[in-house]
Amino acid sequence: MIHAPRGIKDRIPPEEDRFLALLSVAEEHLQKAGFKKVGLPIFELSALFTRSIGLETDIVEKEMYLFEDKGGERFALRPEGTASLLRLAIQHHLIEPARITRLSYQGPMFRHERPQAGRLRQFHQIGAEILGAITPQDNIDLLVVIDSISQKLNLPGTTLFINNMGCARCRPVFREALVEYLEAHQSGLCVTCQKRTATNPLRVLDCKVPDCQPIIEKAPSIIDFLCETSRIHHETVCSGLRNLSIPFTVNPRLVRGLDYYTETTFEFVSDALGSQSTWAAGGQYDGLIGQLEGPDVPGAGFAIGMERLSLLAEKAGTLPLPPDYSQDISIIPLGDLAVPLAQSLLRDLRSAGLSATGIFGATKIKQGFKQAERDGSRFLLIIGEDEIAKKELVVKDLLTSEQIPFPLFPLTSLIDHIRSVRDLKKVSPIS
RNA sequence: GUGAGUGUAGCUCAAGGGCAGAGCACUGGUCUGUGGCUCCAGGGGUUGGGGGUUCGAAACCCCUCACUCACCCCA
Repeated sequence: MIHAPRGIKDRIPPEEDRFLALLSVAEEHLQKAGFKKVGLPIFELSALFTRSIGLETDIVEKEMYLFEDKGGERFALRPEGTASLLRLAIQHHLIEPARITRLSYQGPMFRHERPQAGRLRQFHQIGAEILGAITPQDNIDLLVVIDSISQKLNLPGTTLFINNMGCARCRPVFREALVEYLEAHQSGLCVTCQKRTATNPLRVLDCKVPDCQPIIEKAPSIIDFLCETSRIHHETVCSGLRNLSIPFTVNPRLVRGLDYYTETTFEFVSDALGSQSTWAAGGQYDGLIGQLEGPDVPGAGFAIGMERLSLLAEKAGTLPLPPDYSQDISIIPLGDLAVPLAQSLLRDLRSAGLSATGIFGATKIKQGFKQAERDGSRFLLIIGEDEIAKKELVVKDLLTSEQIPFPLFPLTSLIDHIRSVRDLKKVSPIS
C-alpha cells in the first residue's frame, strides 16, 4: 500500500472542517486589522530563499525541498512565507515607500525535518506582513493581532518573549563584541557554537547545550548595545505593550533562526505544547526588501503555526465547531423507474435550499434506512411503483416515525414542511 | 542528521516460543416496501515488510519501513 509521505498529516473528516474553521478564525482577525490576502505559489526559485533566509541557517542548509524542473531551473518548496510574499509585493509594485502596505497569506510550508509533536514536514502557516513606512507602533499592532487570537481561543500557558536585535548601525558593533567574547571562551563551547562563532555568532545565544550556558549567560547582551534609535524603538514597543496590558518578557537571547530580522523580534510560546513550544513568531526586517531588489524600506511580520494553534485550541476546548453535515432528507428509489425521478427530486430539493442525498445502491430497504441514519437525515422518502402511479410522495420523519403524504407536483408543500421542521430545530437545538 | 519507545482485524487493545483473540464497527438473520433496541449468526489477519534462530516465531536475533516522543531546529 502506498502511504502518505513522512511528516504529512492527512486531515480526515471532521478534522479538515475543524481545521478550516480555526483557520477562518485567524483570517478574520487579520482581516479586521486590515491585512489583504495574497495567494503565494507553493514553490519558488530556490535563490529567493537562499538570499533572504540566509545561507547559514538550518532551513536553507538542510531543510529545503529542492528540485530542478525539465528546463534545469532550481526550485524549492517554500519553507516559509515571508520571502515569497516580499517577492510578490516587489514584483507587483505593491510597496509604496512613504505609506504602509498590509498583506497576509496562508498555506502549507515544507521543511525536511524529523517529525515530532507539533512539527511536520508539511505544515500550515498563516502570516501577515506590514511593508513600507513602518513604525514601532506597527510592531505593537502585530502583537495585538496575535494576542487577540490568543485571547479569543483562550490559549493555555502562553508567554510572549520580546527582543530587539538592533539595526544596521548598532548590530555590527554588538556582533563584534560578541565574537570577541566568544573567541575568548572557545574552549568552553560546544563544536557547533565554535563553528557558529565565525559563521553566525548570534545563533550561539540560542544554544541549549548545558556546557555552553554559563558562557552564554555572561555574554554581552544586545540590549546594552542598542543605539539611540533602536533603544527608543525597543522602549516604545515595551511601553506600548504595558499600556495595552499585554504581558511580555524581554529575552535578550531570543535570536530568531532567520538571518533577516532586525529591531523587534518576538515569539509566542506555550508550555502546553511540549518540545515545539513556539506557536507564533516574527519581527522586523530592515534590509530584506532592499536585498530582494525592492525599495529600501523596512517591513515587519509574523507567522502562526496552524497545527500548533490547533493543538492549543483543542486543549483549551475552544476549537470552533465544524459545520453540520446532517441532511434534511434522503431518497431511496426502488426500481428502475424511480431512479430518474429521485435524481430530479434531489436537484429540485437542493435548489430549494435543502440538503438531500440519494441512496441508490441499497438492495434492501433496511440498508437504506441505515444509510439515511448515517447521513443524519431527518426525513426519508421511499419512491416505488405505488408512489409513481399515485403521483404521491410519502415522507417519513425518522425522528417521530410519522409518515405524511405530499403531492409529487408541485413540490412546494413538501419543501415547506421540511423547512418548518428544520427551522424549528434551529430555534431550539435541544434534542 | 542522532537517540529512545511502539507497530497484532476498519478502530481500541489482549495473547510474551505451542490452535491469533475480545470489545466496538461492518454484513446477514430474527423482521419480504419501513430503521434504531434485543437476541443469534457471519465475514474479515501473510501479527508493518524482509531475512535468520527453532521441530515450532506475533513473541527471540539482524536489516528495513512507519508511527510516537526527545535532541537539533523552528511555526
